[in-house]
Amino acid sequence: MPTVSRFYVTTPIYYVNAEPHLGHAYTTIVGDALTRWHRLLGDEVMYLTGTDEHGLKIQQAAEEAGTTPQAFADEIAPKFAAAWERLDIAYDDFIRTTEPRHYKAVEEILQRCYDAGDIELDTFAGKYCVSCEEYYSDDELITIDGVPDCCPIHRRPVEYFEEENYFFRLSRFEDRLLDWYAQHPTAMKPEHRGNEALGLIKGGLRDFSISRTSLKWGVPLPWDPNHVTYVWFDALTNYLTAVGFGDGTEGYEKWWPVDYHLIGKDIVRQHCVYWPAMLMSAGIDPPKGWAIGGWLLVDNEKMSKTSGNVVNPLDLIDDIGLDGFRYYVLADTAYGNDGDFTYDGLVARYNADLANNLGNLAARVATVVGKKCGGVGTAPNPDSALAAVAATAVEDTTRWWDEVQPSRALDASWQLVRATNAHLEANEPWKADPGPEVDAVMGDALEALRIVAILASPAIPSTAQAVWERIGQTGAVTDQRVPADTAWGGYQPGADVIKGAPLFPRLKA
RNA sequence: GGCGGCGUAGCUCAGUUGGUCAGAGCAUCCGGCUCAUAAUCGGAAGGUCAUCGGUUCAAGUCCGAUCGCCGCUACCA
Repeated sequence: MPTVSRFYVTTPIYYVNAEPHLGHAYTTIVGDALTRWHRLLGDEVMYLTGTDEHGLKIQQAAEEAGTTPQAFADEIAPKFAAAWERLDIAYDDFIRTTEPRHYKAVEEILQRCYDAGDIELDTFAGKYCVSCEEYYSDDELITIDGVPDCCPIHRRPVEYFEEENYFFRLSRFEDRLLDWYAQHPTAMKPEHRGNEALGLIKGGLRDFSISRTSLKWGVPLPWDPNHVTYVWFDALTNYLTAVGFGDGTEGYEKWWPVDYHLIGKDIVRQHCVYWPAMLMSAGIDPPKGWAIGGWLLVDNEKMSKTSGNVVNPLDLIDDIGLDGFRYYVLADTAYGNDGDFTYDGLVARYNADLANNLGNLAARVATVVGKKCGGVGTAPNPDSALAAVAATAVEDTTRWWDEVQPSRALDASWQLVRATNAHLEANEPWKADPGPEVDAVMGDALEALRIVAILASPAIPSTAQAVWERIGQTGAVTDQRVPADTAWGGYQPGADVIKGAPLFPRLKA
């Protein structure tokens, strides 16, 4: 048993051809909450996000903008970092694929795979649109006025090209991948997403090309600088770069293998098939896990520029508050399935769980403590009926975070909120005269709020801290540990309990 | 076409290896309470568990068919 357990989580790195939107925010918030939870568990945490800045599209976008690819990327990348600051994302590193450290790591893994004999020169043949500077597969091409094989964008015939490319021999890894997954059946979560990935492998694997001579904006192959690698060996490798791979030491082994790659369902093939095969070739352990999410739809449609429904998460914060937004995204979507983002849903969830249940509970407790306990926090009853509810809440919350199911984890935590409201109704302390019985009931409520503050802090960090302070606890809620500090009876009485303004003002529908 | 998945109360969904599994939250209705952000608490109503047919002493839970919906089908980050 290691004395310190480590927990390393990544988001995909986001392509800088677009500004941050709700989809990026969704994955990043899930990762943030998950890693905050593990910090509560006492784990040493590494949470990585960043930007993917190479490739043809960036090269082209820069040309259109009359600038260099680097300058173009330099413009966009900070917008992601700034968005994550606004969303209170506690990332530990922000990697950009244009950084020198990343070039070293990409060169290192390429060289290892090349030395292993899994990268070979071959001929790539395909139909190529000169205007797009891209290859198309047959089913992407369209027929126009009887002329077959036309580019769907430029509506003109494509040309047949052959190009010398280096290929990664993915086809050699089918059995090894299946064996590995057979030995690690819970690596991909949720399970049904994992099954889909296994289906991809069983369907047969083809080699894929990893370099282009036409492309300039990327990392040159160490043994053949006329070729530039793209996408796979570039983007995926960031997960190694950030923990020190390629820096000449073996320091990356402190963090590797990564605990979870958080990914969207659209990039399962790359992350769950290509990536572990590349790592195997390079003599590196595959990831311990993948947490595969669905898409966050907007009004039940996929967000896209053309449908004009792109949601900027930062716009919502002004309306609903940072924690309200974070909570909605986490609580209202089953991770792994598509979620549906609607303003009505946001308001409904916010009012029900945050304003009515938690926020109102904090307010009523503060008021009664003010009237019946002199405004000073009292000790809970060690044998309170709420103690068992709290223990169950802690246990279930822990289990669901372990399954990377934030919505269920929060629901489990909220069981304690609901039970505490009911506990007050059952005892009606506002009707009783001040005394030991009222003190105990209010102590129970304060203690429940204390535990809830800890359990909810991964989702609503700033409000959790506010609750913590209002009920008279000192220090930071983030310094608490689960389960030691979520055991019943940890509330420190004797401090002033403050009502304050509503934590979550109720919203009009 | 191929492979895979889904279809459980108005809504969002839970339901391990078949035997209190017919549930939760929200919404609705009724009642209580008034400490609280017109919040809260209790109760009720509501589902032939897509359809049909099998296996079984027993099936949302297994098998087959049908209808409907969806994902993947590969060098795009």
